[in-house]
Amino acid sequence: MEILEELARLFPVWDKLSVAERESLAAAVHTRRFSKGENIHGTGESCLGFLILKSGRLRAYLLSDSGREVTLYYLNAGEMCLFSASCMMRNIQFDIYIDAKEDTDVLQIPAPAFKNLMEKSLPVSRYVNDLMATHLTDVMWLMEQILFKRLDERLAALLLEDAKGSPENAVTATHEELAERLGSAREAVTRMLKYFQTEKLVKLSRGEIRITDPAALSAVIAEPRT
Amino acid sequence: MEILEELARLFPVWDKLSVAERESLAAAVHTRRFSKGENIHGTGESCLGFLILKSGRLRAYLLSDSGREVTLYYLNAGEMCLFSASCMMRNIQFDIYIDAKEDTDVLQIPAPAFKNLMEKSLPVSRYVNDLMATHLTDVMWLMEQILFKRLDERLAALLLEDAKGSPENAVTATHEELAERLGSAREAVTRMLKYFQTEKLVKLSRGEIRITDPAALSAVIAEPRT
DNA sequence: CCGTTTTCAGTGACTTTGTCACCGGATTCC
DNA sequence: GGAATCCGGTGACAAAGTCACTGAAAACGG
Repeated sequence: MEILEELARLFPVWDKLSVAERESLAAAVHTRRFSKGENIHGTGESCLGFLILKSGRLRAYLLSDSGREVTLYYLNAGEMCLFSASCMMRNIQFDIYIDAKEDTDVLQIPAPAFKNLMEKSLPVSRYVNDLMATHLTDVMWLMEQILFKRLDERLAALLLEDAKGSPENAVTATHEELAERLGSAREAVTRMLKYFQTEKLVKLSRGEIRITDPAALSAVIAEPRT
Repeated sequence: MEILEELARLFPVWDKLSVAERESLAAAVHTRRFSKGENIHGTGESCLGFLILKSGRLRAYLLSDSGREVTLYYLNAGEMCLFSASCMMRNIQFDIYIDAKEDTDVLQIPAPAFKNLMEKSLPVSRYVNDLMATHLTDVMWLMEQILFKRLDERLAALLLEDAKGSPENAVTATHEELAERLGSAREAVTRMLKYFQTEKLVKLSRGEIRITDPAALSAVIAEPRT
């Protein structure tokens, strides 16, 4: 079976499961595809369960009453989506939204099957623990950034981080995407980028920011703009 | 043994442990007292392990480079302190600080013993999972508040919440404590309280805020100050 | 291909909140 | 009964969010 092979390859604790557990898991798992832009968690009451990304990209974010969005993290191929299964954990009581940033193929383990596994299998419980700790770390990091760092520092750090591995030293993103990842406002990012441009740190064009002076941009992080 | 009785009474999954697990836990656990104001986690490299509060009160907070503090949550008698054991979880990589707000007596399960238990016992792993989810929920809630709500709303909500159960409808706290719980600045809280006072919503005195018009204060939450 | 719609960036005016530098009065501690 | 510390208050300022609107660039739909 194709799907079992994928499960064995992608589910990190597969090799720690008993034969019976593997069988019940195999019986429950199935594949699913989400289209780019589709909301997969948050608005409806549907409880997808645990997702394993075969390909594509998901975005998890907070949404305010007034419609402001703050990105918490992205999930890429090979990663696990835990909070699509949050409905089965009574201690998780916040509203998180998850969209597909690209067309995304997943292995889906429905909530009942995953819940059962989580309650019966120590390796799975420990793995969920690891995931939870990782997400908590992500959120705490973002919180520290928002509370304690200035926008110029954070934006500079984000640009440098994102430009890594890009041949042109460029970041492909709209100001709005950057603002959401920074927990800031689009206009504030636009203005800060303009300022960076006047200082010859970056070159702006629609949908792209090219870093022209990485060293000076790094200096912004250490020594915020005067 | 006095201490074993306490452990059985206070440790939530005691009755789900095997005899061997109870014995190794009993051999490792001991009592400890922290004095009011003492820092118990964050600065040093000490790794206390898992703490069960017999009495007193702990405060967990973030600390910025410049010394600003933001309170994440309090722990009261009967509650568990997980992050004093964070050193043994490699996926937890943020700096959290914990102080004793009052003289506090705890049962301490040193990190090695607790780690072993967490890795071997499904009930313990599941319980740690619950704790982690609870803290994640706390942090997400705070983050939403900070990102999406105005200070007047948050302060009004905090005052009303804290005054619950007080006969005088009063909150005993300094402006600084309130500011830290709101992730805000002391001066901003002082000014907002002053404003509330001019609007006859509260009456201020040193270390205490008496709510004189709870209904109007509730209205601030629904309809932020004009 | 062209016109329409949507997305993206830019900007000014204003509000909210955080920061810095003080001050003075209350409380606590020798 | 002083000295030190804590707490609250305040003005001036800076950073960043909000609101309202603009025009240009891309995407879409016949």
